[in-house]
Amino acid sequence: MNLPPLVQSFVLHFGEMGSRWGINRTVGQIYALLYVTPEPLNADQIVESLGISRSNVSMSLRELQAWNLVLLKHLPDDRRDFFTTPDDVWQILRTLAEERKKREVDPTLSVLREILMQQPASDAERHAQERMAEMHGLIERLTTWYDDVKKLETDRLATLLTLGAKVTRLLEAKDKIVSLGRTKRSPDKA
Amino acid sequence: MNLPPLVQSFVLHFGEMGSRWGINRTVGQIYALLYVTPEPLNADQIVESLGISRSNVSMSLRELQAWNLVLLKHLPDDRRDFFTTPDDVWQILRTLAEERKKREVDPTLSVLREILMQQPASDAERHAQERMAEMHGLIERLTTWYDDVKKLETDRLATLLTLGAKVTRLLEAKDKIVSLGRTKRSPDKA
DNA sequence: CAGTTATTTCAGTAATTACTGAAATTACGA
DNA sequence: TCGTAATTTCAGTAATTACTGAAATAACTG
Repeated sequence: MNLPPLVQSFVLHFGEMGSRWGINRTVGQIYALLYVTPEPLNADQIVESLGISRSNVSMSLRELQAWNLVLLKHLPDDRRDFFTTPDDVWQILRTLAEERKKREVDPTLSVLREILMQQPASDAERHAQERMAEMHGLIERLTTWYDDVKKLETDRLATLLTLGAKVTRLLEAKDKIVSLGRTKRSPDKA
Repeated sequence: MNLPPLVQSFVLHFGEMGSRWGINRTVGQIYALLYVTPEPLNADQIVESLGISRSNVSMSLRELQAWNLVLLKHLPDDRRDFFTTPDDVWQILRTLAEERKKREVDPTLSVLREILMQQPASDAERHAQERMAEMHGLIERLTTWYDDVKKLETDRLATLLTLGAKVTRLLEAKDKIVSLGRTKRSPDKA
């Protein structure tokens, strides 16, 4: 690996994080490299920078494309493929969320639904279904929320985050006041 | 594996999902089994149900305990360990979020901060630092929001989710009205 | 304390996943 | 059309991760 030290630390860290998810080390490293590099890179430049085989780069780029995490660019009079990541980190976050949902949440929801359709044949199955219904309910609530939020553009989403916290605090304050009237002992300050 | 068919589907699915994360198949299966079973189970019951070795169960349970995803129970006059999951799915979600943050987000934040402290030695490094600063900013915003939200109790959190969506819609409506006054061509309905 | 049961550890092996180099395919350009 | 550069595929191998059985340890009981 042949990179400016500061970039190298970042790339190595992403490699580690990658293997902590399903993503493998190389994929993580390539992504990190593309993320911090100003211009798009071609496959051979990646080979060079990370010291891995050409075929590995090819497969890893394909993986990143499957995740929609990478942009394919073409320079004039050059038929090689060049790759970058989107500039907007919020957009990256959205893509990541969307892809993870597609791969992890949606299949789970559909398995749950399928099981919940079936007739329980014992107490054990009846109880299991109840538990799965709870899980299903939770996931549905979360995805409904997510579907609402995901359409927001970058600056709007940022606003919502700050706002979300404020709403929370407001709810707490309201609740405190209400409980003052309800409880026997009045609570201490703060 | 010797389980009611309906439970088995669930357990197998969680096994698959497990290996899609860092979590391995067995850990996922054990968790799923504990989740849908009404009473706590001991290690031998898990061995029996999933058809895996005693030692594998021991190691996997240790892993689940490290994730705080499992509760250790003791029955009177029985010195074996029994395991369950918490009843409240929202609590489970919170634990999961907390642990993933601890393992994935916090280390990344600290790597980023460390790199951002350093003096860039080239244009490449300078640009890389800018990109890392963007990522750092995003993560900080998200964790601030998360820190606010995570303290909420179950019902409060549920409320916030529904509310969050409403706030979003409100923002959109406001924006539409404002833009009506600003733009040259008035936008179509809906 | 010796005996019994429960649990953990760990070296060895099995299974899976990652990576490579060589060959095949694709996409041009002359 | 042939030749060349870019990319992909894939069989084989390396590296990693998961799992087992046997042995060790821990925790109790009489």
